[in-house]
Amino acid sequence: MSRASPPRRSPLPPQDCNLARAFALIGDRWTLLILRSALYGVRRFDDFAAELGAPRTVLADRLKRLTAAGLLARRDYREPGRRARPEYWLTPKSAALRLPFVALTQWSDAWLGELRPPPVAVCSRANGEALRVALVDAAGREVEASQQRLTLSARGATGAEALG
Amino acid sequence: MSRASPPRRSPLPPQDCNLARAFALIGDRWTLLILRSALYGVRRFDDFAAELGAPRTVLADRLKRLTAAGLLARRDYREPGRRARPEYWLTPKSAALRLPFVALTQWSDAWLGELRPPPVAVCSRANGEALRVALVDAAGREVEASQQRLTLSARGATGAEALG
DNA sequence: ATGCTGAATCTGGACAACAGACTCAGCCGG
DNA sequence: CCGGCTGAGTCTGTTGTCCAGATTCAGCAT
Repeated sequence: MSRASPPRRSPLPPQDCNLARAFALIGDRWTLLILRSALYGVRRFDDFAAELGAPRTVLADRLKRLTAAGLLARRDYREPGRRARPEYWLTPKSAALRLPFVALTQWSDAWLGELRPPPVAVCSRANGEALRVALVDAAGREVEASQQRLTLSARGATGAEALG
Repeated sequence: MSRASPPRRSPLPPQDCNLARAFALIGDRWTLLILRSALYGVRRFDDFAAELGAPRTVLADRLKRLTAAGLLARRDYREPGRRARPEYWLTPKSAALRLPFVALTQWSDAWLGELRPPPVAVCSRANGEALRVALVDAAGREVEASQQRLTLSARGATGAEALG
């Protein structure tokens, strides 16, 4: 119990970590880019291919995986006078990735954007002001970083000052 | 101006997208896992290796890249009676990744966690309640999804109902 | 000297990415 | 009925990256 040196391991090993599981599922360059485009409304094989420049083999593979994982739903469409072809739609599961993606977008605008104004922003419909990602309590009020604390639920540990 | 078929491309092509740039920088399985561990306080080569099981070649390469990109800072430490060795510390740039990572953690707890309670949570220091990631206005009040809108700054376009 | 330890690099084989051409299904016009 | 068109893939050979295990290397210790 002596607070000797700081912990040299994560409080939560990667095997038990849902975040690490998420990385295994979507933490791949093309998969991330596909999801980005899908969240922006792209749905067709050739549109993904044209927009991303991904090799068609890789694209086919990733769409298959994402569909199997429940992150994309295959659904036929039909242009008039054409045969039916598949589209890949967002599912509730992948639609819920919007918030993490917006958070990372704001990070990249701030740290990779070379001080240019962000090309896209999420704004309030009411008054048009730009919104930002933050941690809020149950009532929807922002809680500042200094008032946050990391808590482990199982295995008794508590209050590591980690993830920050 | 006819609202014919929905747009078949992203409003922001990947080449101009900071998010896509972020994927190129950190959108790799090991890089993401390294950053996860780093945010949890891991700092040494062998600790990363032991925790992640990553091949040492890959680990050396990723630490080099992350250092070059300003996401990790190399700094020597010295255990008593040992020679100096490098540690890899978070920088302000990578510390700012905390929020996107928390957002993705909450997504993965919700959608990959098989209904078990989340193993870690960010809580309020004041009353211990769990916090969640949300979009807030300048005053720190949550703005609900229905009141959000996506805005493109350049090239005149506006209000695509995208990223959701 | 010799060993130890943490931080890497080296090596050969397995695996995945890539570009480009090809296949395939179905709807069309003649 | 035939050949062409289109979108969505698959096939192919090459090139690159990953990986595990062994090896190197620096400096402190006995």
